[in-house]
Amino acid sequence: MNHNMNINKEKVVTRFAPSPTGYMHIGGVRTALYAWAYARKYNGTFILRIEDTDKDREVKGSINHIIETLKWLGINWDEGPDIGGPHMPYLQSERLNIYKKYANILIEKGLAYADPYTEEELNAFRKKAENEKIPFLYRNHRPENPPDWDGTMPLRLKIKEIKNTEWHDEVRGTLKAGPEALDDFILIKSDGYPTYNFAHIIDDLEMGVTHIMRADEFISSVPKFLALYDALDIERPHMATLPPIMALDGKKKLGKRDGAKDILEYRDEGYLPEAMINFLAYIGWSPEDEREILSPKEFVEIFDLARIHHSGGKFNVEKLDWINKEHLKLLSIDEQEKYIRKFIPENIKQLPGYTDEMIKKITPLILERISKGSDIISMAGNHELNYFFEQPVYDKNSLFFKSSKINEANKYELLSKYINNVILLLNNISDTDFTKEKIKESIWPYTEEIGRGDILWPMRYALSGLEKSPDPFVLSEIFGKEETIARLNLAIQILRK
RNA sequence: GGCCUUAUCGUCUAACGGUUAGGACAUCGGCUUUUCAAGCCGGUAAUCCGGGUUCGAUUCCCGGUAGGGUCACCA
Repeated sequence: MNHNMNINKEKVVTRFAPSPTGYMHIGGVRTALYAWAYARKYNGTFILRIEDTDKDREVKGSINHIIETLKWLGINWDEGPDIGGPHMPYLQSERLNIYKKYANILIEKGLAYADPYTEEELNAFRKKAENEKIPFLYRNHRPENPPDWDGTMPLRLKIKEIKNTEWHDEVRGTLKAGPEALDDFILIKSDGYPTYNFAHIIDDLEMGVTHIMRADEFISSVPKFLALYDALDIERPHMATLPPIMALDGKKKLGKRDGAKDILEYRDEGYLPEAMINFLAYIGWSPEDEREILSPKEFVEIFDLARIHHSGGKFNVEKLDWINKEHLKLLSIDEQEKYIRKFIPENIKQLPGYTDEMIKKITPLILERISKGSDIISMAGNHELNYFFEQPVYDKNSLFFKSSKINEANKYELLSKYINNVILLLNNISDTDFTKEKIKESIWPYTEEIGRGDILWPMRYALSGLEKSPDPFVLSEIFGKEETIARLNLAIQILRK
């Protein structure tokens, strides 16, 4: 058989293997995204596997939360704990017999042995190394005649050759490590569960994983992994190291302690999943061209391991906000309406003026006022949306333009006269012609005559009750002739009170 | 402390020895203008430092410096 052909035909299998220790933050999601994108690009298989071998750190409900997060983002898997697959089960805690099988192979080969030390003894060794300012290495204390492994003690891999290690990384190229990176690490803990170091290698082998993507904190463990592949005499998968994601303030790697948020919080604040994907894709990878906005589909098409960055990037919310806005613009009208509806709070939905027709009309207006992802939430919270659905409440002095020249004693009367004249002009427009262009056309000469501020400010304020809002022509068209005139008439009533 | 790894505008980045070092976000200015947005146009702003290799270094090599990682019965 042609060897090269065989390599080219290799089916890509990637996996995302989180531990159920809580919510998912930026870093974890990005790892999932790249592994998923790579599998999808090459029509491969993407596996979701849960690494629940640390019972102490496990957080109840995490698995569902992880699944919910991935589903929101549109990162779908072909095999996983919820849907099963040819390599079931996909929870490591249910695969203990598999790990034991491989552990026994290693014991038989003389490449694994029981660790007889107590916690205190081990800590003393560690302390001593620390005081001497040398790295702690268990193999310096390797017991001469270890007892038979009965499952109550940890099982360690016996590193047979202490040497420099060199390997190929799909992103970083040639990586190397000194001999102190090699140590007799624990395969199976005294509680019977395997360590990550052992379990992931066995599972990747069993599940046929071809490409492993993980963050760079694992680089220093790779020599140990390679020693285990060799001990088991199995083929190494391709490895791709992902750059770290740093917190924006400070230089530390972004973690939950640094305020890395649950990704689902972004969903709840109004960020779109495709914006999140776009944003995450660009922390740690960039395309050949200068495109900034990509759909998930486009991302999958052009994603490439070779263009993953070497150095870490910072999480920059301002960029995410911009990307989110760009994706909001790309939505169809229907999707935009759906988005607006989703974030309008229940109390507003109860208002008499809340209709499908009104939502349709105001959607573009609201969208252009959103700059941050969470703006839709704060606009609703600040009552900046209510006036579309109900007559605003305000005080008569608010109707005066800040730099208005109306100072006369009869200023209320004067202003109500202006507004009344506006009403007269509006009445001349037929119902079917009541567009913002026509409205502007008919009122404009009058605003020139009196002063724009003194006509347009009160008009806009009467319609919206807000200092900042869309212009009065746009609002008039949205409300329609009848409602517009009603609101202006109410302003006159208020002025005359 | 050992080992590993990284280094371009404030931020995310492009450049695979030869560019006026490009783009995006942010910022600043202008246009528009009835407020707020949006939109359009434009500006400021970067190769960590020091050696080498080369006709020529952001790019290759070495050394420093700085950041990050790791040295768990966590992943």
